[in-house]
Amino acid sequence: MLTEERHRIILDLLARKEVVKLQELVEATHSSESTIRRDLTQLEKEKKLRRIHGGATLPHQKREELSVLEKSAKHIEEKKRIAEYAASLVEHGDCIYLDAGTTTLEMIPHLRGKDIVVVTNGMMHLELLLENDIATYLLGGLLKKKTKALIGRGALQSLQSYSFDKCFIGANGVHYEYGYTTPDPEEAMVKHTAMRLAQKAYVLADHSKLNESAFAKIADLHEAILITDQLDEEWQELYKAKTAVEVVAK
Amino acid sequence: MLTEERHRIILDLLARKEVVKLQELVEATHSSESTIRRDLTQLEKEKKLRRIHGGATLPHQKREELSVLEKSAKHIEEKKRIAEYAASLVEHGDCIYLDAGTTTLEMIPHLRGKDIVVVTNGMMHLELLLENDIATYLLGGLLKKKTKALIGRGALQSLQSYSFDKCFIGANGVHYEYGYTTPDPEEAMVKHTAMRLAQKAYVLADHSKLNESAFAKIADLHEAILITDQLDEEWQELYKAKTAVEVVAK
DNA sequence: TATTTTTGATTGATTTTGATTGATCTTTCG
DNA sequence: CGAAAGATCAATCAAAATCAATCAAAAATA
Repeated sequence: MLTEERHRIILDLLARKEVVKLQELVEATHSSESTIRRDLTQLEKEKKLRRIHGGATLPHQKREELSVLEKSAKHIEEKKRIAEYAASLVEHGDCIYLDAGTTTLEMIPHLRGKDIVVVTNGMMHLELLLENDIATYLLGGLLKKKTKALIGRGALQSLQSYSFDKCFIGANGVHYEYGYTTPDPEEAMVKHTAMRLAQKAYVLADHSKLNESAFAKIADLHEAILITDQLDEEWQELYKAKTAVEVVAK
Repeated sequence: MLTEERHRIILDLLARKEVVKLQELVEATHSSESTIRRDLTQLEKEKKLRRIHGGATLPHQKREELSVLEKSAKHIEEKKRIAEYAASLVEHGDCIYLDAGTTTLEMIPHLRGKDIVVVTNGMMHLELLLENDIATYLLGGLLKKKTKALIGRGALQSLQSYSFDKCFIGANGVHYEYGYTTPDPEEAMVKHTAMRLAQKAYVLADHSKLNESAFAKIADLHEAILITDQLDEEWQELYKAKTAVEVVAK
C-alpha cells in the first residue's frame, strides 16, 4: 500500500472516530507498526493530527488564529459580537449543539481550529462547518423548506441520542415573563430538547429581541444563560433575578 | 500503444481510484516501467497528477471536485437510463428511501409531481428534492466530507424509525459471489439497514460495476432487485439464478 | 536511407519497509 | 504507595521496493 493511501485512511478514520489506536491502523492498512508510527510522526509534523500514547487524535486548537479574527471583527454588528463571544466559550474537546439561525451561523468561523464536535439541525450551517474542518453531526427529520432547519419527530429522536457540553440556541423573543420564544412550535420543541440535553445552555439574542415574545415558547428564562449585546439599566434587575446574563460590550 | 492512449488510461484510472500504483499502470497499459515513469513525469509537469513514491495521486485541488463530479460524468447516459426506469417504479403514495450516490440523484427529476415521501442520507440530493417539491426527510449522523453522505451510528439510528415501500441503493461493485459492495464499511451498513426496512429493495448499478467487488459488503445478491443497463449473455444465468435482474435497454 | 523519437532494459542511488533493540510510559496488583 | 508486568515508544539496520539516469534497439518520421 502506498504512503499517500495510508495517510488518507488514517485521516479518514480519525475524522470519523476522533481517536484511533495504533493497532487499529495497523489492521486497517495491513502495514507494520513501524510504518504506521512513521506515518503518524509525519502527519503530526504536518499538523494533520496529534499523537497520543497508543495512537492519535485530532489536532487541538491554535490560539493565534483568534487574535487575527478579533481584528477583522471590529466593526461588525451586534450579532457578530455576540457570536464571537459565544464561540469563545467553546473549549477544547467540547461537544456542542448549534441551533439553526443566523446568529449561531456567525459563530462557525470562530470555531475553526478548535478540537470539537458539533451537532446541528441547520442545513445552512453545514457547508460552513465543513469548510472550517469541524467534525459535524446532523440531526435527522423533516426539512423545513423556508428556513432549511430540520424539525419534527425525526429530529427530536436523533437529538435524544446525544448529550452536549454546551448548546447555543437562537430565539426570536426574550421576555422576563414569557421566557424564550420562537414562531414555530416544532422548532421550539427541538430547541428545548437540545437545551435539556446540554450541561450548559446559552441563548443568543441581540437587544432587539428583548422584551419581545413570539408564538411558541422554548423555555423559561432560568433554563439558559442569556447572551446579548445590550441590556438597559431599568431591565437589568428583572432579568438578572431570573437567569445569568452575559452582556457583550462593544 | 500510443502515448495519448496511455495518458488517457492513466488519468482515467486516477479519476476513479484517487491513487494508483505504478505496477497497476504497467499492467493496465502493457507497457514497461520506464515508459510509465516517463508518462508520470510528463503528466506531473502538466499538473494533471502528482507523483508519489510507488505511483501517483490526484493533485490536491482537483481531488474534491473529482470525488463527486468527475465520477458522475462516467457512464452518465447509462446511469440516466437506469435512473429513469427506477423512478418509473415509484408509485403514488409511496414512501421511499434514496441512497446517496450519483445514480439515485438522477432519479429525482423524474419523481417530480409524484405524491411521495422521500427519506435520504445524501446531502447532494436535498437541494434537488426541494426544488422538485418533494417532501423530504433526512437522516442524521456524521457527514462524510467526500461523498457528502450521512453515515455512522446516528444515521443508522434515525433510519430505524422509518419503514419504506421501496428503497433505491447505489453500489460500487456487484458480484455474483460477493454480492453488492461499496468501499466504505459505514456506508455499507447504512445501505444494508435501509434495504432491510423496505418492502422492496432495488440496487442501481451500471454495467461497469458488474463482476467488480469493493471492500465492504452491503448485502447478498438475492436481497435486492438489480437494475442495470447491460448484462452479457454469458453472465445472465449466473445472476438470474440468484436474484431478479432488470435490464434497461437503450 | 538518414534522422529523430520512443521504448525497454540495466545500472547504481535513494527511499521505504518491517523487525529488533532497549528505553519510556501505563497499568496492575501486592 | 511502589514495584513488577505489560504496552508503547524512538532509534537503528538490513532487505526490499522504487527511483533517476543512461544507452541501445525499435519505431516513427523525414
